[in-house]
Amino acid sequence: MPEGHTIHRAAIDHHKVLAGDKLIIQSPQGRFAEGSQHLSGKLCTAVEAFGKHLVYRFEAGDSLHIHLGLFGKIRKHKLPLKEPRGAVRVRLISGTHVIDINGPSICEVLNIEEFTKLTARIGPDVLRSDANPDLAFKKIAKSKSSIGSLIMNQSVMAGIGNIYRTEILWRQAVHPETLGNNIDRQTFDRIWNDAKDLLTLGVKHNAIITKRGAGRFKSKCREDFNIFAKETCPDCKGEISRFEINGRRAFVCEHCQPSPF
DNA sequence: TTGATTGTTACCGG
DNA sequence: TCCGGTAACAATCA
Repeated sequence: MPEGHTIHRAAIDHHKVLAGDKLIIQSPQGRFAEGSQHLSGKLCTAVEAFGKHLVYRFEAGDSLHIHLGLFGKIRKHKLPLKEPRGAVRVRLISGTHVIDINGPSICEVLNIEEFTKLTARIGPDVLRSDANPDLAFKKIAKSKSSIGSLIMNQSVMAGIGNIYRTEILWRQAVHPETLGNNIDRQTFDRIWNDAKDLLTLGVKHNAIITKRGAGRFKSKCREDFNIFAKETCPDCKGEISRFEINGRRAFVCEHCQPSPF
């Protein structure tokens, strides 16, 4: 089941039930969880996301830092406790709820200095109200690498993954191999705003929804894409080209997203 | 058993 | 410094 980064964001809402409570922390298969025991029983003061990084903040400045990577999953249920499913690395238990975190690529305790360092290396997050898109545009405008590479570079702007990259650039008729220094402010703004809209929708439905008009229909929010992993373009019916950007698969409609070269 | 995957980082070379 | 390529790691499913 495709989940991607969106679940991190959905997780923020789900996890709000934990903030303001003292959490019991267990690690059923805890090879990642060294140190998390020392947070057990402490007050969780806030749950926040920075791009795809999820942070539970605790009293006294420490926090639990989670990144789900490609394979991680989060499940929430109400008490009573159920058997862990699969590779549950960390289990967070509040007075009312249980959250299981399966297979994260990062699961570590950060002190306040490390937390500051983490947030400093993450670019502006399209879903955060405190994000400053100017910072992203400045980096893009002086970069010689491609826009396809740049918008998925989490230190340039945070939140976009491989599916959203393909889909947003198609929606905005931008060829992924266009160089950053050839992207004007207006084009950047369209990309930023589309990312914001799509990720907001994704969080709402806990699914990656990128087709125009989708998501307005409450019941029908199965994931479906325009050109990602597709053979033909839904607009011009032309063939979709496949290639790679930074080792990740990429898709483009050469007709609707004219080549910059 | 093998391969593929919605992510990231470290390291190396140009 | 910047940028691309490669390997490594994570878990699950077909």
